[in-house]
Amino acid sequence: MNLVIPTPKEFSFKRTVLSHGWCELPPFHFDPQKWVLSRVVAVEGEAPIEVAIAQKGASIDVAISGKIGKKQSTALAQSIRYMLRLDESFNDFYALVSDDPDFSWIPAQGAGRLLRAPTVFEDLVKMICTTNCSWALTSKMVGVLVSTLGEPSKRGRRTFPTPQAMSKMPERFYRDKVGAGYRSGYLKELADMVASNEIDVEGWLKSDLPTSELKKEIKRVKGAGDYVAENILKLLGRYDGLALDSWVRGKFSKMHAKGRAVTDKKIARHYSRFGPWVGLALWCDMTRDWMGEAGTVEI
DNA sequence: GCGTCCAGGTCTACC
DNA sequence: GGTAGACCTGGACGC
Repeated sequence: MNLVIPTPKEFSFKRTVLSHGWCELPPFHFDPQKWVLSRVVAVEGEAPIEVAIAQKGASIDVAISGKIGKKQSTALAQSIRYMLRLDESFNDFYALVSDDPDFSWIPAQGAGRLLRAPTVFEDLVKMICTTNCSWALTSKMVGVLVSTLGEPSKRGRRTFPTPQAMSKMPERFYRDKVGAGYRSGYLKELADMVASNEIDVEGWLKSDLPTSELKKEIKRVKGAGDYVAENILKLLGRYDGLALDSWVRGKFSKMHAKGRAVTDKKIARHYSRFGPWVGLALWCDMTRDWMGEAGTVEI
């Protein structure tokens, strides 16, 4: 069966899927030939469901493995809207950059939506797995988590593990099997805290805290420093952090400083005119060349 | 094949 | 508040 989900006028499926590296990390799978993003999604009261998401005109077409009830299909559609950020308004951001010659391409291409997982927990675990290592190691860590602790769909593909599933495993598992090294204790502690309701990471989505306070809350999680916290904030819809890492610093240096080393303060100054949208403006600038002006893939 | 060096972000201890 | 060293893995490099 299929679901058809209408999208906002300025929405770009391609820019959203390729907004950052998440589409390459399980349980996401991206087929660049067919332009289909697939994954297994946990839906309450059902076995995990495989979905294949593609653009169809002004809508999103979601092919579902098997049949599901109305209640489940409503929940599934909501989950997909969340991942693709279809309910988030970028009008203020687009208005801010539309007259800027270096940034007016963003509204023109419908860029700015950063793909996210169905849960904050999944995004947070993955973000910790990106720290202080290569992308290959991140892929390996996430791949092992999904393949060993994820719940299988009827076809055998797996979800991202729940906090409870991760909490049941000893720290040794993360060290020996996942290859998480010194991050093992962080992953175990995070899973324990979420599974025991000691921390409500999903609640961050509706938090009334100012961003600076919410950032402190996120940094209470061991393994989450400025980089992790500011990236998670972006996925929560708060873009006033830069989330600088070595790749961004290097890319900024090539794009704006002829390859010379630049300070973080200089990077911050470069985008300061974008105020609360500074982090999104930076990320769009850094990833502008991931696709051509006409929306063709160039990576 | 083996050993060494380095990159990557965060934590802890210390000043 | 700022800084140094440790943490762990994989890739690059030299022998």
